[in-house]
Amino acid sequence: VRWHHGATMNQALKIRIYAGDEIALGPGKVDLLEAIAREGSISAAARALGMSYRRAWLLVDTMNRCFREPLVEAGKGGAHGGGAALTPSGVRAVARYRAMEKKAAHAVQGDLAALRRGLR
Amino acid sequence: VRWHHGATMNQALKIRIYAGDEIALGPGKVDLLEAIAREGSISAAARALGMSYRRAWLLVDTMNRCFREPLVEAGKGGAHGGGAALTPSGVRAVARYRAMEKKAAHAVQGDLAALRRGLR
DNA sequence: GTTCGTTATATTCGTAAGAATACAACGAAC
DNA sequence: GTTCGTTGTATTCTTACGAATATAACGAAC
Repeated sequence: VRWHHGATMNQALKIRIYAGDEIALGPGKVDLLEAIAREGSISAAARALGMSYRRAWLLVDTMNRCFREPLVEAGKGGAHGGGAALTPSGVRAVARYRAMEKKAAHAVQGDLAALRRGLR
Repeated sequence: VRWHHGATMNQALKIRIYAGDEIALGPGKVDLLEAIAREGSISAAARALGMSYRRAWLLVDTMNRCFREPLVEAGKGGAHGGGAALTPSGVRAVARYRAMEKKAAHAVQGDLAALRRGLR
């Protein structure tokens, strides 16, 4: 795996929401959602995360197909391109996901530290 | 990814312990540890999990190198081959890991259900 | 001392994931 | 109406991962 930069890696706890055999939501997708909200477009988000536009678009596509209501709304054309933004569902999904991460990390911290203490 | 059988898949929560850039412990490795304890050898465990011996051996090697005390002790030769078993450290590691999974799953169940409710 | 299943290791092959690239269509700004 | 940065899509190329295969050394059982 090519680690472009310090994206979501080495995270002890990874949460994934499966829809059949596809991953509807995961660490990379949530990072991407936040980047889209911050940058205002899929391509700018992809650049910011050091990933190819194609990959970013594929991730967005998967999310939008897996959820009943799309998480990202994208428009063609526009001032400097159409851009994209999170829908209310998208905002809620990100918030819930980050909350889960916090709770899980807290629930696990004791054992995790104990296990890590055994590392060389 | 080739899903031989129903190993640890579709688990919403995956916990990994990193040692540098290597994964010292993760869902697959813990499954393997349990299989070794149950089956009495690396190769029997590999067969039981539907994975190649090479892969199983590599996983064991990584674990043993990452931890201060090895998790698996293997002997050459023997009645029908030397076989392998978990060390006390190995047994403890499995127990801690499974405990973490339980606690994390519990901490997260509410938000997880809410997120899943949004799936198509 | 022969057999058997194991550990340990190297080599080859297939495949899937992603990067890179290219390109048409779109639409606001100017 | 030209320009610009998008969205959306297809195509090619690389590369890393694991499966499959082969083989030597080992040691208990018989």
